[in-house]
Amino acid sequence: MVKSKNEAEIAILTAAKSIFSVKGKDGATMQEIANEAGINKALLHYYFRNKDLLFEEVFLDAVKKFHPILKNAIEQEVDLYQKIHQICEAYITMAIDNPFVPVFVLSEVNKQPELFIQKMFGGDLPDFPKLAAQIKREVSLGNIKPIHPQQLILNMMSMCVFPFVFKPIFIIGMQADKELFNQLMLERIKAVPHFIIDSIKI
Amino acid sequence: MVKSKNEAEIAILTAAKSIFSVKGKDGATMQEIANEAGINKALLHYYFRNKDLLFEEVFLDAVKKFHPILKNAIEQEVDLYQKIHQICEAYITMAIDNPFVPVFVLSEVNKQPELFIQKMFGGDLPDFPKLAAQIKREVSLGNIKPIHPQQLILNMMSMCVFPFVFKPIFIIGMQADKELFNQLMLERIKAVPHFIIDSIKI
DNA sequence: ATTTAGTTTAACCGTTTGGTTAACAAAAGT
DNA sequence: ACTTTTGTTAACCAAACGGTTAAACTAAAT
Repeated sequence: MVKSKNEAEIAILTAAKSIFSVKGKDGATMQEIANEAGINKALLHYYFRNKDLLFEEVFLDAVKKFHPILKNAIEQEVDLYQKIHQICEAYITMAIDNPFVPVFVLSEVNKQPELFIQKMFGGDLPDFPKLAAQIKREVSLGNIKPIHPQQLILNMMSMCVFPFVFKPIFIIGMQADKELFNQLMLERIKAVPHFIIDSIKI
Repeated sequence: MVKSKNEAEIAILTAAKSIFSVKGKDGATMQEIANEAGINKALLHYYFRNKDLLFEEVFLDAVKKFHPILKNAIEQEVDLYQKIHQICEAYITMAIDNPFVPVFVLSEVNKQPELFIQKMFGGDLPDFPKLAAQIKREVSLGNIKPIHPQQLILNMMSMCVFPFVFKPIFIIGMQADKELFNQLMLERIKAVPHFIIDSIKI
């Protein structure tokens, strides 16, 4: 069964993405990925020299896509309310389109934080301190209620990302199904910013 | 070097907890745990027959402690605002005292959701639907702003738990340190309920 | 037609890993 | 005193795993 150019490589990346995302880097095996991709295990090593490189490829492929979007949303020079809308939309939309990324990132980042963040952002993290400064300014101008900027940022990030790692528990605990979950996530693109702004507006 | 009764067992559990929590079930090795515990690898299998059982023991030990507290906080028959305070306090306090549990649970639950939740709650999940009903009632009575109960619950859970899995990214991204992080978490016991109530109160 | 370069596979290899065995030491029970 | 139970270890084993090799197949280039 000869595949046309690149077909095997794509099959590998797809399989690896799907398996790494549920089993993690350590839980997945090369054999398993090869099976899922419908190719021989040696071909994995032909295209991607070893497990680490395959993992990095899959991971960076997933992460680098939305990194500029998030960075842009966080650093843009706009009104705070508008910025909250943009950040939430960026994060939630990203997570809807790549639901495995959050659980992926949060599982691995807790194993080797510095190394992982280095690979993920390459010293180019979104400028959270700048966002914190903007919030602080709005508070001192009396435009929003007093709140610690870092708490507000944590709240926002939490509400955007957490549901996607919490999904299995939520579905079982709420006796919901995937369709309802997806619908709720779509609603959250608007609902989360409104919830935040309702809380901080004077 | 003979240890007094139970000493080895405790050393094993402590070591396993610490290693499982950062490396996950698959990333950790029995040898590693034995070394950390300062005992022979065979002794692991003497006390805990195999890796799965050791993991389960460690995990249940961590989880079962606070399960009744959470369940109680969620199902208690009190005023909604009071209940929000209780739930947030229960979750955040638990996470402060056992910071490894959230990352632990969320990493593993996404691998085998049903099985894991079964082991975790044993068919005795907190009654989230009941909480949802209470929220719905308050909305229809006009006591709080209109909001989908499930969204409110997601928001609350997110803000309580997420910071603990997000910690490494937050510390690096915010140029913070562990002390600041811990202080922020203590503040959140009160800050999160206030943030929520500010958002939903009329 | 033959070479050449790229692709794919089966079989193999060395290590690591989870787990076992058998022997030994200490305590407890008689 | 001695037997049994419990705790502990070093050495070992089989399986799984990541990775390699060498050969076969394909298709385009010469």
